[in-house]
Amino acid sequence: MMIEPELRYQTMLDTLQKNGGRLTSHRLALIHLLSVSEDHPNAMMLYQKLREQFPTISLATVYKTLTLLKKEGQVLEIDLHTESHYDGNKPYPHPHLICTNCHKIIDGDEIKSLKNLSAELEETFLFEATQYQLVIFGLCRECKPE
Amino acid sequence: MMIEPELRYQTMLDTLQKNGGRLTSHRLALIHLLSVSEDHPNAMMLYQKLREQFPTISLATVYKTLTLLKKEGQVLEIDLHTESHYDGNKPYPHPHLICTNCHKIIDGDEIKSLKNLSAELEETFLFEATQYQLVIFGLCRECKPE
DNA sequence: TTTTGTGCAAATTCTTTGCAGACAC
DNA sequence: GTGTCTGCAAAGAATTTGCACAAAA
Repeated sequence: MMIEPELRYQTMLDTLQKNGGRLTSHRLALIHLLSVSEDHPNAMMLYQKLREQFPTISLATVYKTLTLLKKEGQVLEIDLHTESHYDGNKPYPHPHLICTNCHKIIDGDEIKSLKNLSAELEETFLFEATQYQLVIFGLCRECKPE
Repeated sequence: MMIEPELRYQTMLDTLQKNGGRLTSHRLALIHLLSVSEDHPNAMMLYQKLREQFPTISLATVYKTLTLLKKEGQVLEIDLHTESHYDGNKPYPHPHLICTNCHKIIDGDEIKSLKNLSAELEETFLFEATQYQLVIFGLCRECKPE
C-alpha cells in the first residue's frame, strides 16, 4: 500500500528546491517515477523507464540524482547482495520481504515484532540504534505451495 | 561471545572433506582463521592475515574457498553496502549491530524481539520466511556519549 | 551571467572466471 | 596418475568521478 504519491512527489520537489537544487526535466521525471513506483526499482530499471520519455538521459544522472535524494532523506536505499533498490514512497527504514521465487519486494512495515527492538537493544547491548536494514527472504503468498 | 572455535574448526573441516574437498594448507589456514575470528572479517582482511603465513596465497583463493564454505552452510555472508563480511562461528542468520563510530560488528543473536518474527510474517503477510538479514546501525556502548 | 546539472567515458571497488601449472589423494 | 586447487591476470558488474558543454536561476 502506497501512501499518497502526489504528496511524496511534492515533498521531494520542495526539499530539492529548498536546498538549492535545480528542477530539471530529468529530475522531475525521476522524482515522479519514484513517487509512483511500488516495486522498489533499482537504478537500471529507473534508467530504462526514463529513457522511454527522455532518450538522452544517462545512467550517471540517475545515480547522481538518487545520491542527492538519499542525502536529503527523500529516498531509502535498500542494499541487496550486489545492487541497490530504491524506495521513494517510504524514505524511512522499514523491513522488506523478498520472494525468492518471483523476486517481488514487499514492504513489511507494520511488523509488531520489531516495535520493541530498539528499546531491547538499548537495554541488552547498551547499543543506541539509529538505523536498520532488514531483508527477509522467503515465499510470498502467491508463490507459496497450495 | 564465540562458541567453541575448535568445534567449529573441526566441523568446517569435516564438512569440506565429506563433500570431497581437498584439505590444502591454504584452506586449513583460512578455515582456522575463520573459526577464531570474532570480528567478522571481509575477504581482504582474511587475505592480508593469511599472507603473513602464506605469502603466495591469492585473494582469488580466499574468495573461492569462502564461496565453497558458504555453499556448505559453514560460513555466513553478511552483506554490507559495498562489500561482504564473513562469520564462520555462527553460520546461521542472526542480527548484527554495527557501530557507526568505531565500525565494530557485534553479534546480536539473543534478541527476543525477533523471536516471534517469522510467525508474525506468516500470519500477517502469508509470507513463509526462510532467511533474513538484519543489520542495525548505531553507537556501541564504548562509543556512546557517557 | 553564474552556478549547477548532464552525458560521456574512464576509473573504482568488490568479486568472479579461465586457464595452465601445482598439489592432494 | 587423476582430478581438484592455485595463482595470475583478465573479465564482470554496480557505482562513482572528471570534465567540457548545456541549461536553470
